[in-house]
Amino acid sequence: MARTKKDVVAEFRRAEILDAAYRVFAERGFEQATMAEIAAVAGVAKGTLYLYYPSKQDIYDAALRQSAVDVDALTQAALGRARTASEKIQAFIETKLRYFEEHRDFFRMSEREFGDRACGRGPHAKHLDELRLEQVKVLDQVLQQAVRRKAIRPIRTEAAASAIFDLTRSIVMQRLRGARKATLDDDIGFAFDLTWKGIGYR
Amino acid sequence: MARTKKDVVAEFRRAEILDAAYRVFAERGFEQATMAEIAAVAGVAKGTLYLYYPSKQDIYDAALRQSAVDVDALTQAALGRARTASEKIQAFIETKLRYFEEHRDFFRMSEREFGDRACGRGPHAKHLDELRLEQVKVLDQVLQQAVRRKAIRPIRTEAAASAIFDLTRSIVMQRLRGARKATLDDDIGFAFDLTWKGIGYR
Amino acid sequence: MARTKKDVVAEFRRAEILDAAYRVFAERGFEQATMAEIAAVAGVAKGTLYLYYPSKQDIYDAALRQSAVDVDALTQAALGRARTASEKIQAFIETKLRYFEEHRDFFRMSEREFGDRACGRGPHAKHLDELRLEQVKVLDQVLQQAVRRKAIRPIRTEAAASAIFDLTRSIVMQRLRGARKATLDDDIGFAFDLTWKGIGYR
Amino acid sequence: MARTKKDVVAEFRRAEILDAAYRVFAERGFEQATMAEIAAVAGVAKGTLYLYYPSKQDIYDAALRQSAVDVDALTQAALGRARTASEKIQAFIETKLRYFEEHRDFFRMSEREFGDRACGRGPHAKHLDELRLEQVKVLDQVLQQAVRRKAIRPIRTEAAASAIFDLTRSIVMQRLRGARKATLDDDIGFAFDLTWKGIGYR
DNA sequence: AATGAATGAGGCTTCATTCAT
DNA sequence: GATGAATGAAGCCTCATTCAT
Repeated sequence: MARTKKDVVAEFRRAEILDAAYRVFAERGFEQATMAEIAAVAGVAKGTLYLYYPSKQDIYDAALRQSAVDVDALTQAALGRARTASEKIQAFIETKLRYFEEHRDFFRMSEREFGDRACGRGPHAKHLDELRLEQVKVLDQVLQQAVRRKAIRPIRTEAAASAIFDLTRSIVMQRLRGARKATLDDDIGFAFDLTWKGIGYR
Repeated sequence: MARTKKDVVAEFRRAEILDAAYRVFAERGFEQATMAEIAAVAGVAKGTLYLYYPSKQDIYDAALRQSAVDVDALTQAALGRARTASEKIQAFIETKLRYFEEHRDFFRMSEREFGDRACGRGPHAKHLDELRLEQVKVLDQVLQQAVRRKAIRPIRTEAAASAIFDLTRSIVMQRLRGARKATLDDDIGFAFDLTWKGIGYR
Repeated sequence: MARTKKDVVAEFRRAEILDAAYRVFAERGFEQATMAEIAAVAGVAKGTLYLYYPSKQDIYDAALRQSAVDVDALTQAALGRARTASEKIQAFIETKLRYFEEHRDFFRMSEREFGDRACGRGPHAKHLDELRLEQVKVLDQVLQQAVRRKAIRPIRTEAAASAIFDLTRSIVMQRLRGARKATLDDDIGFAFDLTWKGIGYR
Repeated sequence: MARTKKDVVAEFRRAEILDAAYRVFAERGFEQATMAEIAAVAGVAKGTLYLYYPSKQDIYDAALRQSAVDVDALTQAALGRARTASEKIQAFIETKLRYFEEHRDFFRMSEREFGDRACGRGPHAKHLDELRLEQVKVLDQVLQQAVRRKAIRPIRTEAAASAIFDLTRSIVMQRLRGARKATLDDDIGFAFDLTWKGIGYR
């Protein structure tokens, strides 16, 4: 169809802009990022950005949400394929580590955002928070079931789910920092091992 | 001495300003915070801020560093008092949870900063990073010694130290969010238990 | 002829655009009106406007002039049909009141324009001014003749012509405002009566 | 008092800015006027404008209202001093003509505004409208009383009040245009004569 | 001929910093 | 030492106009 062609171009532009926005927001943060730079990176004029998104904030939100939804979907899928609790936890850790290894800009953006929102106040991106909650909740359910089946100790599952979530973030951040020399697989194994066994003997 | 009196007043002003800055930066983040608001909260005129600090960035850095140094000193002291590895780890967790319970503004500021710096690039506050490293290093040494003494399993101690550090952050953040209904002592116990034993049986 | 057909279509488009422009300019004023809105109201694409008029300013001028010419022609015709001075003055008032009753958008546009041009400086629409002068001049001639024929008092005719012109505007504006509950005929009668007899006894 | 000095300077600045704003708004109209130009004319930096007024719109409103209030006060005072109806009407016309002779910029601004608001829609300056109503109302009361006392014919007083108001505007505008060679006193006389006696004999 | 995506100049506003008092 | 009025650079966003399709 004639329509389709235009739509394709338009979608392409939207994606280009979003991609540029990722990079700039990840590099500079929301406030320091300028529409001028995003436009330059996207290879379009400033005004063009506004043909695709109504405001800087909206680009930011869209950029953030896009990957948040992606990673969430991947995680859910991976958990679905895993059978036992330990497999599921491993799948969770692995999925996120692999995803962020490929999408560093998104990780940087969301870390900033978590920081910015520092405990829930930030003005933007409720969705990020919701998606975090979503992920924690999924993990929580995995843990609850595992407790019922005596696969793991009877612990405060929601708190533990958060801990696993943040441990994963912690490892990604160290990898991004370059502080981690281990292979990705080693880090996955390490994170799971630590989670599952703790650090103490027995 | 005449000098001393002035110095005392000057120090007092610096502290007042820093205290105001904390609150404002924690509430708004670096970019959204304005010198006008800091001055208002501090009860001085805008120009006065520049008599004590050369720039907004410097106030920010000073505010950040002050507490980072405080919490570091407290942590080191607490670790010094503890004897066994498990006591030391517990002391680490407890010190930080208690400190941040009292200094929420500092926690917010540093979370933002970690996010902002997203993996080491930020322009500000190298010191925060150094202090983080310092804390992780101290923990690392505790763990290394514990491994040598067979108090804990032979694990990658530095990675584990980071994990403990971030687990602690994770819990503080949830407490700030109000998502945590447990008492502070319960959370300390939970964090240590999780760290020490992991979530698996045995 | 093949040509004629195209011309007809083209003329039709021009008229459609002008009509849309009226409404938008009257509603929003020159600066607040956007080419986008005019295009939308006209039911064409933005680019199309530029096929028929070289610029926003030109559309504005054309819109303004169109009706100005119309009203002028109507006025002249009406004055031509009237015989005595009092009939002519009445015809003048009546023609304009009736015309603007039907073409409120034009009245609004020209009021804005008179205001904008505030005393002759505005960058647009010299023509409006010329047409105003034209109308005042015609009235002036009516009054001059009437003075010569002793139909009216010997007064400064040009100033009186302006006064009659503006009294008419004044009444139209009040009608548009809805402040006037009188019928159109009453208002015509009132305006003429006031002009002719003044407010004093005798 | 120490305070007074600053206050005086501040008031002076406000007045300077308002004065510059008058000129620029009168010259260009609201939309075409730029803060940059107002600042330049006022001899201050752009940012300084915002120390005295919160926005462009507010400067505009303040400029408009200031003189509107002035002229209203003058008019009321003049009417108060006059005794008979004819004196009052003459006083009304004279006050406004004299005021606007001195404050051409205000007249231009308000003409634009009347135009812009074209029949009550404009987004700004309700006050101008209210002040117009106020003036018309005062005149209306003068006329009503005159009718009761048989000083003038029994006419629709409110409509006549509007007519006098607009006749005055009409003459001011012609004077500003330079189209009027008569002296101010002649114009005052002319306007009153026309109002009082109309143009017809007897 | 018609379209509408793309452009980029230009406007309002904010705010860190300076400096005369 | 303290003040806060003044500055002006810089950012977001709008919209008239162009031009490839």
